[in-house]
Amino acid sequence: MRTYPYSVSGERVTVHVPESPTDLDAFRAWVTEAAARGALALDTETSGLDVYSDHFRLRTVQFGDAWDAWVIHFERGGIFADAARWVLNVLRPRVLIHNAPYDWLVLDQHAGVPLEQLAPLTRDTQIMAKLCDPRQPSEGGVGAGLKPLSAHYVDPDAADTQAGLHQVFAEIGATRETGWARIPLTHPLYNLYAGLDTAYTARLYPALSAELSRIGVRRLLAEYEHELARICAVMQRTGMVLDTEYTRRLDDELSDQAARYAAVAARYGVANVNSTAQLAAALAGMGEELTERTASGNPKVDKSVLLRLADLDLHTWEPLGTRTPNPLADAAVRSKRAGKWRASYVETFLRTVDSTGRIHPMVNTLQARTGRMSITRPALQTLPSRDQMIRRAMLADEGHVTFSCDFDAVEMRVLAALADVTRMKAAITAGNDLHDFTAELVYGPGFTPHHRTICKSVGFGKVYGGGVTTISRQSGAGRAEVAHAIETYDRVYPEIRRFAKRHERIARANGMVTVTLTGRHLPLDPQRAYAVTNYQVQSAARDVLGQALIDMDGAGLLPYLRLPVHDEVVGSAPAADAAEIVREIERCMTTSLGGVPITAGAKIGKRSWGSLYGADY
DNA sequence: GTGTTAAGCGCC
DNA sequence: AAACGGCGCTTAACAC
Repeated sequence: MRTYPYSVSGERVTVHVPESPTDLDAFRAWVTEAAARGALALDTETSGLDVYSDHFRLRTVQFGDAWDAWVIHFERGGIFADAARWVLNVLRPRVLIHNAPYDWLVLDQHAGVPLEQLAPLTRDTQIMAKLCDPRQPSEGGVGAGLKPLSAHYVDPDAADTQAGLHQVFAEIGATRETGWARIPLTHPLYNLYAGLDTAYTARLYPALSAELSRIGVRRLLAEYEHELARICAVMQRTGMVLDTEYTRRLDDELSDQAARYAAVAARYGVANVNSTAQLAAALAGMGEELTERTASGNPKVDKSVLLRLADLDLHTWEPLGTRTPNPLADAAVRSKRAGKWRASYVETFLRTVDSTGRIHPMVNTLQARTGRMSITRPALQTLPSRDQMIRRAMLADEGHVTFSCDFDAVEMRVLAALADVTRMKAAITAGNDLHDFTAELVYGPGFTPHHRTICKSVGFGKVYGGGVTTISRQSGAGRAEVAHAIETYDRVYPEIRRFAKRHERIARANGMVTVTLTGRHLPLDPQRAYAVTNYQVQSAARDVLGQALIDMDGAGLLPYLRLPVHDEVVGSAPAADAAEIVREIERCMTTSLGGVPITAGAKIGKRSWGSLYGADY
């Protein structure tokens, strides 16, 4: 047995590393006793983050409490792997995990410990921490990592085990990328740090529990978040089928396209279309006037500027016929788009696909400061939606079709409910088109489609906190017209402004924290207190989707779900049963909030996700 | 090589 | 009086 002593909060913590059958007996004896006393902290060390790749290895599984940590060398297999499995499959203690979905999936895939079995035993200290403060470090939050949280809640001198290991990686000639796989299993610091993480997690748990009670976050909210984490981890495990052949072809096509247009740009002296400085200089040399500036004062040459110079419509890219197209701007914007789509989407698909042809995107259930989820590796929430070509790469399972079910204008409905907007609620309940209804209130029965567009933009402006400038830019209407629309809008729906004012005042009295319907505590930036309406609405809409996901799981629909996308779910269903499954999903997404009906509508496509956006397969 | 910032662009 | 909310990812450019 190797043992490594360390000091946490002035107390001795011992990291034990069993090396023999006798050592493992001691480990089992300790686990049995410790599990009888309370929950055990659990952690894993792995070769990387690509849980579903063929070269992924589960290296160690660690168990600990506040004073002792045990590092089990799972990678050695045999009695070592058996010991770890015994704890989780036979003893089944309550466990504390920091960022549990990752360890659930690792143990599910590589240790034969089903996620469905481990999840109900788990308390996730990262979920608890994010409920205490959902902000990222860049926004003034503590940070969701074990190190910053330990330093904040447990011991100011908490070891930065990640940074410590990065240093070790450098010493053995490895990088941050390769170190996790290459570091020898017996490296003393590797074992010390691996063990310490469980000791910190074990100490974080009571501290976070106390903090949640102190600030008054409901227990129910934490339980709901753990359920959602499990549901989304199951979706991640299932993953989506990638049309690999199509994706490879697309990769080549986009690559050609990017190169072809880059060659055109090169003729105008732009060696690199992604260099804004080069583009700006060349365009200026052609006599174009670049009047817009970036935040740092440089000439702005983004997509909207380039499309205007190329005489193309901002959305459709159709020729406008308003000026002589600038050939450099045209080539640059086309080359950049092809390059961006290839690098951000197509290449990530090919890089992350597993050997069975599936993609397992990571779902971060509490990523945004409003509670919204994010999806990474790849970022499947952000695929181009105007063109089907990227989504065409993602398929439903063999014999299945892709479906999507999205809420109808959920943010406006949530706003109507939260702010109790009488006329808006009545219109929604009556089944009227909300923007038509608003346009009639604002402009009278003779309102035009243009008026409707303005009212729609003003509605978005209310949700996002936008002013005259942004609403005018977004709707294409003149400033005066927009200003008048906002004024009238506020008169016909006075409750929205009242809601904003009231919540701003309460937040100020409450340390700049606004509390949502579900009891989420959202810190506001003092200089952006107006964002309170958006936070309330966005967060409540997220929880409407979260509750729907829980209801879908309860109805046995989870096997058909693939992705949550803010106000929609995407899934895969056997072609013959799709209509029925989608009906059930619509039912789970149909609810009401504060007397406002929340409805959802589904679309059933062909096999590819792109078929819902016009693709023919 | 690794890390950071600015700029840009994709989505809801 | 005015205030565009929330993300992830890539490249360029630069610092160390």
